[in-house]
Amino acid sequence: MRRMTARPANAHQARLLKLLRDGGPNSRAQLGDQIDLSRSKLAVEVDRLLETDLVVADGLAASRGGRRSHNIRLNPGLRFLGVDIGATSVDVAVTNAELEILGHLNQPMDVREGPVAVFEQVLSMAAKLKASGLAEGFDGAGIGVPGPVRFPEGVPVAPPIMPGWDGFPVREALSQELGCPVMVDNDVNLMAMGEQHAGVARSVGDFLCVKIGTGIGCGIVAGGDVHRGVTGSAGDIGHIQAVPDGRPCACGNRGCLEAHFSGAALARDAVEAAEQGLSEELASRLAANGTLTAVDVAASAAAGDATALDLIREGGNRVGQVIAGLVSFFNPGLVVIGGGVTGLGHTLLAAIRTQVYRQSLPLATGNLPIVLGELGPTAGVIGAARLISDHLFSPA
Amino acid sequence: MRRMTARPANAHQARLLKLLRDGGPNSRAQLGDQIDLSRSKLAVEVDRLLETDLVVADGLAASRGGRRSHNIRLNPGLRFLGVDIGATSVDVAVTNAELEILGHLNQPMDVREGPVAVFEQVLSMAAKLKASGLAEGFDGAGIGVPGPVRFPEGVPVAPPIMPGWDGFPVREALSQELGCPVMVDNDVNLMAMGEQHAGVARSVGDFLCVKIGTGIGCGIVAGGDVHRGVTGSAGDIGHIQAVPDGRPCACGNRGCLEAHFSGAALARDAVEAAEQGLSEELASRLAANGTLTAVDVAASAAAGDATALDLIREGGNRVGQVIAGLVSFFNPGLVVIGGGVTGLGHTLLAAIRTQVYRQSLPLATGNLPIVLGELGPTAGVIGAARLISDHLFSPA
DNA sequence: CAACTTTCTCCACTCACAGGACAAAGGCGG
DNA sequence: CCGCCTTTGTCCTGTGAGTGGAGAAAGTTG
Repeated sequence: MRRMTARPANAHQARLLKLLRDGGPNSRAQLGDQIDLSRSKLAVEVDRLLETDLVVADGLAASRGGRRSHNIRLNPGLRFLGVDIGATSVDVAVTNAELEILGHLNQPMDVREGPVAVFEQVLSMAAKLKASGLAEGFDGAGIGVPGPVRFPEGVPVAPPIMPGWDGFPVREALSQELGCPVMVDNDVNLMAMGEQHAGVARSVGDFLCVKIGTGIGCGIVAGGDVHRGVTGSAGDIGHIQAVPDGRPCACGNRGCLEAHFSGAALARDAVEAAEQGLSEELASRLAANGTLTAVDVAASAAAGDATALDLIREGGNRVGQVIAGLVSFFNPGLVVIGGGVTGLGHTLLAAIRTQVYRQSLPLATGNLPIVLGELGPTAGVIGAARLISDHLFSPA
Repeated sequence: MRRMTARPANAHQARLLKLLRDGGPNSRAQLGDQIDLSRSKLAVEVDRLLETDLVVADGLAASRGGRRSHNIRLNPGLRFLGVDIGATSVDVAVTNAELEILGHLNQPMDVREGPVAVFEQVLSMAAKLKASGLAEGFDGAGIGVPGPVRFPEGVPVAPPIMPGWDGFPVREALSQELGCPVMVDNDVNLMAMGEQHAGVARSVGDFLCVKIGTGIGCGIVAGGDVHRGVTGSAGDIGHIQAVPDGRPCACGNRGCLEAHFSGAALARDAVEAAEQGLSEELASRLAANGTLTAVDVAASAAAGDATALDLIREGGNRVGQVIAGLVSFFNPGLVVIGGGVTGLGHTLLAAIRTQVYRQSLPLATGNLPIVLGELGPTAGVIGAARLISDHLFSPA
């Protein structure tokens, strides 16, 4: 199936496409207010965009006291695929060109089964979304993986929790299968881009986005752009030492943040606490399910269980200590907390805030909001769609 | 005295000025090789620059097998002033437009005496350099201060070690006195810019520059640009917690990196060790001078004193632990160690490397050089000159 | 001295863009 | 319903940026 493949011919057209994507203006006059071009030049570029299949004009807007304006909008038929591969589950969503989610699927999955099995699942989920009439094909796809990525090539490198993925040509393989351009990034970076595009980080140029799920990572946005580092491993804060001579970590060191607090560590600690008889609430849940997860801890805490609350607080303190260091170093304008453990809610947030506000210098924390992500499980797929749309809406 | 005040009229001219400044090309043909412009357009812009007082043509170069080229160069009469205010001393240097140091003065000083007294000293040093015939006046000045700066306005904010400087209009005051444009920045950022321009960090886009002097700070360069953070306090790593429940720090917390290792902390620990009879070498130096500094520790270590070596190693381990965390977070392509303690040399460097290479993940450290700064005490003033020249060589 | 290089200059042509005139299309008061 | 105002969009011309080629200037080499 033939999809649209046009790209903006110059920076003006790219700018216009992004203005249209990010809401707001939808007529030539309104576009003119937001871009530094004369009306005549603007008209030329809009006309050229209308000749492509990226932009369409449909009908007239209501009058605002004068001649009615033409509605200019991105082609409503454009479809982006956003894929967010986690350690234990995968999200796939279809968006339109404005990055609004038209359909969203989540399925459990084990990333350790390797790229071939995972892609089979992703493609079947994408096919299901297509079959439900949401898309006839995709104009682009963004995909996030839970590990470092060599960004220009779209290839995971040395991913600790993804055996079998090292060097796998994700971008090329998926591009072949889907028949459209694909961009690959770290899942945490995509979460940051999602919150930047449509969440709490709108209009913030420098912020950190800490994702606490099975592991811990941190998206870094500096001057509006994601900082990926020289080998794509920037933001990999899970193995910063949080406790000297602390718990052994899978990476071989001791006391890593991830070994002391993360979805996995929290579940482990909860089981220990239950087995030691510290909490009836946790013990009964353990007996019922045979295992415990972060969700159980959150539910127990919500039910007032002191042990669960302690676990969350202690974990929050650990993360907070590390974040305090990062805040001193990076001096962000906002810290977003997201990922699977956001269910732990304000108990966790309070512990983190306490540590950061106590340990970092007033100049860095004075005006620093620390908030939960707004988009929850959709942040990743929105960020993925944003990634590919940024790519396609840039001059070729 | 009237000085040159022309500025490039467009981005092409700015680009040409920076090419000329950073060495390499010195004829129209060579400039054409490095800039994406047609020969004719290039000639136009060069001619316009020659009409200003920024660029001059003097004589012909030797032939390379054809017509001889005209020598095009920045006006050799341009003079920049670079000022690096430390906690206990101040550096002032004069450079030409290529940022080569023509004259350099260093004097002891106490930043706590406040901006008025310090500026008096800086101005007299500048006058001394002028009097020695190095400059008739200055076309611009860059100045570094040991604390956070609100960069656009050139005003220090909430500087912990600089009482009396908070909100002092450094940029405006100095601009008045010198009669030329002035830019102000944190001293560590200038050191980073110095090493980037003329030191070990040439051609590295993402690196960290850790300055260990009286205090500890870190210059952050991301994508070739200095990252200053939203309030100008980025890189303020001296108050990251390095030791849980460690030594009390002037900031009110405990265990701050700066409280455990810095020029000041090292001197304090050396005195303690000497008084406890742990080292004859240090004790005799203490008896001789009545006090000890980092220089004494360095000399003792060089003489093979085990206690001095231990102090350096332990300090290096502390710094190394913190840097390891920053490396995981930021994933730089290079780490530069500079500042007053570089005299501690390879003992310090070895301790830092050990910690970083052990604690950070292989992907981040695999190809990561950790080196001493190349420029020593001139890094700051070169960075300062670079700062103002970047400013003046940009379109107004 | 002829042939070839390299450097620089000049000129004609194209295209980007601004800005004003003007047309189109509506609202509103009389 | 009519004139007058506002808003939106189109057309046209002038200006300046920029390219590319022709060729002049100034060398080297055989």
